[in-house]
Amino acid sequence: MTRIFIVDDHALMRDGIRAMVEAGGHEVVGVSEEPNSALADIVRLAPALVLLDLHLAEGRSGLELLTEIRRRALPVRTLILTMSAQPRDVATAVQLGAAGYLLKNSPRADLMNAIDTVVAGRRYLGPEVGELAAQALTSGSELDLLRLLSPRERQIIAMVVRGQTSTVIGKTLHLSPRTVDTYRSRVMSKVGVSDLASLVRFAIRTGLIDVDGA
Amino acid sequence: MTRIFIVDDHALMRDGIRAMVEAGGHEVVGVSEEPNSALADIVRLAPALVLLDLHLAEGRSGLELLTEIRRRALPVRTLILTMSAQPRDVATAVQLGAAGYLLKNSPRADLMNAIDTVVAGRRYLGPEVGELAAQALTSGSELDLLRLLSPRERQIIAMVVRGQTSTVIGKTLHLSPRTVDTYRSRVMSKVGVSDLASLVRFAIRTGLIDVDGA
DNA sequence: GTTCACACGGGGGAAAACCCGGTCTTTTTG
DNA sequence: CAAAAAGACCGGGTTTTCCCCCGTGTGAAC
Repeated sequence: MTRIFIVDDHALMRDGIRAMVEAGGHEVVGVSEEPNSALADIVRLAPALVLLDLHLAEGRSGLELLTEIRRRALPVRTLILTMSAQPRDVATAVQLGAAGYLLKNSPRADLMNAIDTVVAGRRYLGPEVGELAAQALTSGSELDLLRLLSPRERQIIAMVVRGQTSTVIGKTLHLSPRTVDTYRSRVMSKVGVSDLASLVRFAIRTGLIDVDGA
Repeated sequence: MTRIFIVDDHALMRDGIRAMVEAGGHEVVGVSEEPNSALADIVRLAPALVLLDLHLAEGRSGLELLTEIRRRALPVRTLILTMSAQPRDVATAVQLGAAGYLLKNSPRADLMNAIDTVVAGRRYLGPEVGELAAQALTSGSELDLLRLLSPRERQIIAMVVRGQTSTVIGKTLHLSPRTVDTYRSRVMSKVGVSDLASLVRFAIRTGLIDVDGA
């Protein structure tokens, strides 16, 4: 009988998960659809386990909640339950202290298994997730490269690969266009590309932006 | 009391939807997680309504099932229930005869509303979906834009978005760099972008190249 | 047979990217 | 503490992109 808190922005999915874990003999002490109120509820209700979707509404990421949980060292285990099959998400979540990672299209038995394993203090990665983690390690060079950039560099390069010119970026950031140029050049040298097109593809691969520019 | 068939590759989501529609007084006559067996079941069970997710496992698309249903003129209504907020998906689904389109993060009441509306023979588009449909109409299909380019334009632009400069492209194609410039400009104007970064993202979205540059 | 549309090839010039260099400050480290 | 490393910021000069213009050939429309 585990006290569980669910964070997911899909009402139907919340119902499905709730039905599953209650049928499995656990107690759902609360649900939330966005990270802000979720954090307060988790502190107040003190669940033993949080089931967390990574991609929440309005660009809010479950990773923020994960970061807060870790920063405050809350005595709660976290199990990521998401559709995302991005190696980058797996890597980031695990590094932020997630105890488990399961895809939403997993069979019912896997979820119960994952809950038991995680609550018992061990780590649980879904069958397909191991492969994703492996990818994150092999192509991990790229994710490390992204982490190797300073926040300022990531911020500016995100604007660059969305198509903004140095002049425009400089204006919104109160910088000389030349400074923006320098950031672009240095980042390209850091990540090992030598043209804008390759930089855009790098940004998409690592999740800095997506193909729609968001 | 409507006979409903559910096609969704997420076990948890199937449970959630099933609980919802049964609580709403309908009957779930069957579920399926992939289009192939689903079609046979739908013919056999003759539901009045199919709830269909577009993005199924293994690259199988709910659009294939939708196509089959339409081709055979099966006496069943279809309601798309998906996470996809892509204008292209909305447009394609509606053109393939979907009677309704609802996002999975819609409130419970909307789902019941959509079911009633669709079964009554009318069309139902979720609140956010209307906006998506409008986008699909105004921006048109990006794939059409790609087809609108001449072979030569596609060839050259594929090299451009891989990061090659006009000089290099001109050398391999025995053209003046200026001519390559002209192709780049003309294509950008045709597809409606005004910078290289956006052109690269367009090329990736339409499949001209992939994120790895291949 | 002329007009119209369009793929194709190119030029000139303004703008941007790109590569070299630098100063100043903060953080890390021996 | 002092040295070193890393980050934020900027300028000059070259290359490339980007946007306006131009003409040719081809094929379909009237």
